[in-house]
Amino acid sequence: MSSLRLVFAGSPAVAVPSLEALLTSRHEVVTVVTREDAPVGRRRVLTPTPVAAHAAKAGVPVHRTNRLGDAATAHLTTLGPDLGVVVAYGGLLREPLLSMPRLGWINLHFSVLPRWRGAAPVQHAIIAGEEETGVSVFHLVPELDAGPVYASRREPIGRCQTAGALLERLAVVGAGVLADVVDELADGTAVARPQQGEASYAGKLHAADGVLDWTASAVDLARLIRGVTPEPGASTTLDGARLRIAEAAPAHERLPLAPGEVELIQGRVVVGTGDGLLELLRVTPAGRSMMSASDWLRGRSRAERTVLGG
RNA sequence: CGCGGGGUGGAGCAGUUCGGUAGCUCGCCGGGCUCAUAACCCGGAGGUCACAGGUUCAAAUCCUGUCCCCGCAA
Repeated sequence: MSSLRLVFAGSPAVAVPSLEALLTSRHEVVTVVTREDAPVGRRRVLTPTPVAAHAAKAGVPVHRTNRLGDAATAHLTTLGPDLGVVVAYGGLLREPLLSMPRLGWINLHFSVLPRWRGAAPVQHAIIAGEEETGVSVFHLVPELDAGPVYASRREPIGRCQTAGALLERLAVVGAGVLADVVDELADGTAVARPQQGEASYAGKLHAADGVLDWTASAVDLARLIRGVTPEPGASTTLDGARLRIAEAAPAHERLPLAPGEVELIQGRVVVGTGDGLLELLRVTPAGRSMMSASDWLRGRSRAERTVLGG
């Protein structure tokens, strides 16, 4: 039952449950590394990362940097950590920092490796239509998300679950798995196995990835919308303005609608696609708050038929 | 002070340019029609027009300030 001195590196909200799990463990988090305060929102208020805020509240020293280079390495070395833990820090770790702690670094990744290595594993798993994904805790090596795995856990993907909701769940599940691995490393019982199977990659998603192509199938569109929600968000255009689609689902009805053409049937708002109909549930018109699709359509002039995209 | 849109009965909107009795599509309540209906017909309740001040005989509308919401960007 030995206790380890830990360095924790992380930035966004998904890393907070992991930090919290380590703070309440038998180990000591000697410092938290996070990205520098950044201007956020419309008013560009300089804001600490969620991890920084949580660490400060817990009274743990915080080291803010956007580059884990020589300066950061020198600082961390003086702390003499046994193990480094990374959860969504937002930057790459390189040598010599990688092998500075006695036990090296471990990382919590939100997929079952080697599936979906990279920045947006949860989003890509949903977009690909997979029915389950999970979390992995692995030993960091120079190659991206390629190190041997200590532990992983599978988690089903709900039929209507968005990337945001799934990530929130995986953050909690992963924190537990992560804490267990840290205990095992402390006890010397941890075993890491090389990744097996074909690797796939999940690159960071941009706003353009969420622009809907109404000639795609309704099933694929629904998956894409879930996968890019809430970030970067799904959108289409209408009368030159952007319309964000927050929630939608394939509809079973058959109706000869052109791709992007909107129709109201029995109180439900449906759009034609390349294959099947997509029912819109919640939308956010530019300049307006999120609203139900039927509210949105009700407020529109009924003179012209509504066609999305193009 | 990054750019832009918005705040009007319970919901979504029009009306603001050019001040002059509160409008539309729904919802809600009551009644009617129908084998039946998220269909149709009749009636009804419900609004400090975000807030504060100013101009005016008169302000949702014009002027000034404040608060809040959202899209883009970061």
